[in-house]
Amino acid sequence: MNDRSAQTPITLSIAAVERDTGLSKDTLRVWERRYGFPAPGRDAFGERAYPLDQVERLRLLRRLMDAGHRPGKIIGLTADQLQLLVGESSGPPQQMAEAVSAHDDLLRFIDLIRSHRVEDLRGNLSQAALRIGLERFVMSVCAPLNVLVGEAWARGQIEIFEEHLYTESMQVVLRNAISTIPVSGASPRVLLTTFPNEAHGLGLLMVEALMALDGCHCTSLGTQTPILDIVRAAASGEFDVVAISFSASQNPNQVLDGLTELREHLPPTVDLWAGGQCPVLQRRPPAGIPVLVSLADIAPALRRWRATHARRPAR
Amino acid sequence: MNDRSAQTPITLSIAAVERDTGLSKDTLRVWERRYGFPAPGRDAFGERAYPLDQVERLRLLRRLMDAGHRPGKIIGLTADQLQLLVGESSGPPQQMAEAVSAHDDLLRFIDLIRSHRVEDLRGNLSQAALRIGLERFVMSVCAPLNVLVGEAWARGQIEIFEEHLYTESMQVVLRNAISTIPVSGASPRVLLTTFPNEAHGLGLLMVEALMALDGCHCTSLGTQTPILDIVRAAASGEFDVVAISFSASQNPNQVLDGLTELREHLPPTVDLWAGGQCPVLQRRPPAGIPVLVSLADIAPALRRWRATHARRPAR
DNA sequence: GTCAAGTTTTTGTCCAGGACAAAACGCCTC
DNA sequence: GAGGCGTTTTGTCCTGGACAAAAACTTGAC
Repeated sequence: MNDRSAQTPITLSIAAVERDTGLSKDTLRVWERRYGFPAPGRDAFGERAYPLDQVERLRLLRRLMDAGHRPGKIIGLTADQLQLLVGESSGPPQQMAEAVSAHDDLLRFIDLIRSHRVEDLRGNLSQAALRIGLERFVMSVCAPLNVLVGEAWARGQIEIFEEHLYTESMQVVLRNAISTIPVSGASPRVLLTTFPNEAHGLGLLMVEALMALDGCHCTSLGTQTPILDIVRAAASGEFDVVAISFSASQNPNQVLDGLTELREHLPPTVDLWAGGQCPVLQRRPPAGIPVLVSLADIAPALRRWRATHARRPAR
Repeated sequence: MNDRSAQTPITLSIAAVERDTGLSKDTLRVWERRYGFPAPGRDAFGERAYPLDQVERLRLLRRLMDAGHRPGKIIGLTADQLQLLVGESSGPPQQMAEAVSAHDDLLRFIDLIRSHRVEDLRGNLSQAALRIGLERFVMSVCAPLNVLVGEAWARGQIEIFEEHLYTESMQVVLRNAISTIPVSGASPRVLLTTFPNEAHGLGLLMVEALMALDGCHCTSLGTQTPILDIVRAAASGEFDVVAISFSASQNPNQVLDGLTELREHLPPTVDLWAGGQCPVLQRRPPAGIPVLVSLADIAPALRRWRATHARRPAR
């Protein structure tokens, strides 16, 4: 668009499209072969050159697939039909109920995001957390707000970078709040992290907040820890539970393979918990690995763990 | 695969190896063809199955390549020879000089990391930042400590998950410190983020700290923002400079292609600055994009920007 | 109608092996 | 040393085939 001397139709290489859509090169090529979309041109070297509008469409398709749609069904639809689907495929009903009840308050935050008033956003979020308490804040502000923001993006009401602004702000607020929780030596001692492909750190922080409030000794490795490194961390013997967080955009196979691999390599005395909105965890939960579908599952899981391990306390 | 009763030599699929080493499937296959290493076995379906020790070796090779070695030269070496190389290939000399001068203080932190005393580590780091001031803390504690920790890992003195522990702690400390800097409406207004493959958020925070201290209006999108989204953020007209941070482990081609792509799509009035330890940025710096090799380059770059834009202030 | 079991379609990932541009290296001359 | 030029190294892309696992659909028993 800003081509000063024209001649640049602005296309992306297959590597760039993989980077921006999260669809693997293999998938991009096989879709082209099977469905006829995407239909990239070729550059001077015979390599695929994807126009921007196709990349945009691929991102939308990706988002719909995360919401449960299948590529073969939606890849041929018109842009209008896709937009319709976006409206239907909302988050899980129980979360939406919560969201709707507090809808008005939450919309205030959405407005702040859209007007890029980051400082005000942070201030108001922090204030809300102080007013209603961290636990309620996480459950009935943070979680439904995440859903709302995601939907607002899919509807074209906010830009993705505004979603980043929101995520970043919320992370700052949560980190600050967590650091005020007194550190307890209580059990279980929980190791928190995500798999290497998972960049979404917000879920992790929400879990850390709830667990720390419930008296756990939480240690976070941040996002994207290679599985072998999680194993090594657990091998130090300093943890009772390894908790991994997954977002909806995670590749189902990699989630299951990774969890199986991790379970195999972990010491049997260490629990492995999986959590998050990732659909595959609910559809076919892996054997031997408790799945915490919702934030509300955390407290019961902790109670259960403590009941089981009561007779032989950690220290 | 998950038969618990032995029979499991413990191997990883090619996708898992890509995940844990950062080497692409294409690269793994072509190395096997050319150099005979890695030499994975095959599973029941004829697919590659990598033994753990080969994966471990691949990770070390990867680290050495980040330090400037070439695969063909090191792939045939013995484990001992590789360890020798690790000792030699230290960080850039100027940073090492700093590190050595304050070596004794820094070693205290290393000890804390190795003994997993995360709370103490955070406390001591925060204290140090308060005592010597945030700017000096970033320049002469944080930066050299990063180097030391990286080397300690390469020498086998600390585990990678301990490096994660350190990174996470330092990020918490920096975030806290940054949030105490009063927000200024001054210019330039800087947008900070990293490219999608870059998970390393610590460099970003260090830059944010220094820039905020220097009176910039900083907005961070966090790590891993797709390039098209960076473009959209910049298109809002609210930023004068887009600053992207790169770690040494970034793929050189993707760095340069991404920067070129971003520069093409950004409005000409918006500056694009690249920074970080990424070797390719120093070896062949991209045209038209200032490269801030070291943290010390930030202040001069800001001075230069302000001199150029003095006549027409932002507001 | 509901559930279980079996069949078909869909879908993502893997494979082989060829090709090639760009980077890095090494050699030569000044 | 600095710079120009051929050679080697190296990562990425390509095609097109194959196949297992998941999902959707069908059938039949109760």
